[in-house]
Amino acid sequence: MPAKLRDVAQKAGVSIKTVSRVVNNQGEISEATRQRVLAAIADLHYRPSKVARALVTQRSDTVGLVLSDITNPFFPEVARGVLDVAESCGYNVFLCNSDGNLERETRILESLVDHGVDGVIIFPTFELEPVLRRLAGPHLPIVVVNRQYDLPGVSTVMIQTRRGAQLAVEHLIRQGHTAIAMLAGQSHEVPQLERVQGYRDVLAAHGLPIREEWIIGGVPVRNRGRESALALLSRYPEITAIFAYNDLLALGAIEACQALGRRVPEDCAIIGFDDIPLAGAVCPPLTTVHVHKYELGRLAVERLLQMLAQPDQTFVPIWADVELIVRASA
Amino acid sequence: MPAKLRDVAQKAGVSIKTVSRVVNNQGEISEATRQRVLAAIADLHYRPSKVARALVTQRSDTVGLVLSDITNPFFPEVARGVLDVAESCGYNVFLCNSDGNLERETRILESLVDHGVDGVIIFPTFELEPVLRRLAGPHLPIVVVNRQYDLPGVSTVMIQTRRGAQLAVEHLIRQGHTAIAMLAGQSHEVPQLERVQGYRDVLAAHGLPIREEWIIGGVPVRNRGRESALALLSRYPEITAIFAYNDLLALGAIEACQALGRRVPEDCAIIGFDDIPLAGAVCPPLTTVHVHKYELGRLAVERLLQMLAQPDQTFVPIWADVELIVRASA
DNA sequence: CTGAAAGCGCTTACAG
DNA sequence: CTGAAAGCGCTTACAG
Repeated sequence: MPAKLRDVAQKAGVSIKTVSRVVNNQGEISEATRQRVLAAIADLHYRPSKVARALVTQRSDTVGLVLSDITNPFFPEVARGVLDVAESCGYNVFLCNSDGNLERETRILESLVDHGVDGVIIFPTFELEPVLRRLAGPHLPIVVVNRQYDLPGVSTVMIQTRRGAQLAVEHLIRQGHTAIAMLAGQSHEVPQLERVQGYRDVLAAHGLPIREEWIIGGVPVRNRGRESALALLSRYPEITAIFAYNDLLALGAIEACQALGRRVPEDCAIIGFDDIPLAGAVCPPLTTVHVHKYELGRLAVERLLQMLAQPDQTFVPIWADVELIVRASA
Repeated sequence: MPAKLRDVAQKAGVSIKTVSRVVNNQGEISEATRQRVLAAIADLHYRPSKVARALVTQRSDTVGLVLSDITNPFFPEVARGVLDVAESCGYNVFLCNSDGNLERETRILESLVDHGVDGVIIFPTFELEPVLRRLAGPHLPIVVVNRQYDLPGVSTVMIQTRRGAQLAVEHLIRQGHTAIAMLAGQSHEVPQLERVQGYRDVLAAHGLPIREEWIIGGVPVRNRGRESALALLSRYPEITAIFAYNDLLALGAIEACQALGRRVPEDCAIIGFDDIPLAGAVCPPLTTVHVHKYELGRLAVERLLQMLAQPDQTFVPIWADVELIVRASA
């Protein structure tokens, strides 16, 4: 049975309030009684209960991290970033997988507030405005990644997606490519649209025609990338480069080239997005747009912590950096 | 300001105890007042505070998951397994990275009990006996993965490591190899020793000599695998197969072969352990011992939940299955 | 079938 | 510099 404040107080011969004061080192306390209390705490291995404290202070020193799937190679590093700084600031974090399912996102968010988290970081996959409007606020700051909501209590961290897409396509053009297709991914959410827009921007800027048949959507998984690239390359053999929505699609495209006997990058250059751990390990190693994932996680918690410290302030979006990594595939 | 029990009681015109009863549906309640209470709950969007409840019941509906590093490709799937079943049973989980550091493991465990978790699952990297002896017990069940402690309140889930090693080496021998080296990994903890032991077992069983110079240790990372394999293969060109402690080392060994102009598997077969996502994606795709990671996570929480349900019972270790996946490298 | 009281382990004003 | 009282939002015996 763990020791409580009362046990410590009794042992030290003081009131519980005095013990509380030395634990939270607040208020003036005579050095003598302080030492006495400290000794009692050590003797009893006393550790204050965060749940009792949370009930009165309304601060639990916990935050929630909601992402679609920790198994998606994009997320472990992000999670590491948030966990590291959260821990160093005395917070513990609940990890939750939403599977990009609005109903689950909502349920998770509610369970998180039931548990009294101080704030949450979420990578949303859907339109969260109603939920955020209901849940977020001065009592529950929420930082949303890659989507902007102008709502009280919500702040955002954005990835420079469009710029990443531009870097990728510019690289291709610099290599002399003019027939560049895009594996565009699936949803019509901002991050997806931004990549396609970056692609269009750059083609237009270089006076290259935009061929809608060369922009092909689909679930961003490897097999789908393979199929899409196969279809594209068979139908339009003049294509010499492919920019993919993410690395998984790009990997599929490499397989498609191999199946068609097209060398990468000589016959068809391929470029991905995200720079997941796999990207550098396949052959040919993938040229891709690197997202600083650890940094992204770090930025997100830091922002959350700021919101916690200054509940009434509003914050401008943070933009997380992006970088082209040239390896062998393009 | 969220609604409390008292608000609901007031609105429904009953005592808080009655509301509590319908919330936890315990005790007999007349259907009429039940409906009235339910209506008030819905009106007010009432959600019971888990922290208040935790203070009295000593159950927080949270558990801790402590692993060395979520960024290690072995862990995301494990985490997914525990998160999925935990969530389906109404638990939220704290994720913590220990970095295989005893001091951090201890600190994390303590912070977890401060937060009032109902139990924890830990992948230890060190000798945890003193800590477990102090912390674990009927009040705090702990399931330990891959290490056995015969302590009250601790239960274990083991991976069939030795069997996995045996499967790997037997496969090699079946392919006609007799000169088989081992990249043995680093620590001298059980999981490492078991792999080496499996390797020795099989060689001995087939009357093959065990050459200690062919068993070479080192941090289980890719670069180190490359270096070790390079050294091994240069010094002992008669080696025709390498069994690696884990996939990362195996990947490094493949690189070494490429550097030496040895074809894999023709000139040197290579086999790994774990079957991380990378394993199937490199070339040549890695033959390896698959650990059912999601399943492992699932088994661990299920065991924890059992311990929670039956605090005084003792449980025998669970053995998580392992399977040889033959791809191209061996 | 329903309620009043006590208490979970702390902190927050308020006194002295 | 130190303490007694009230209360955070619930549940647990105990009555009726």
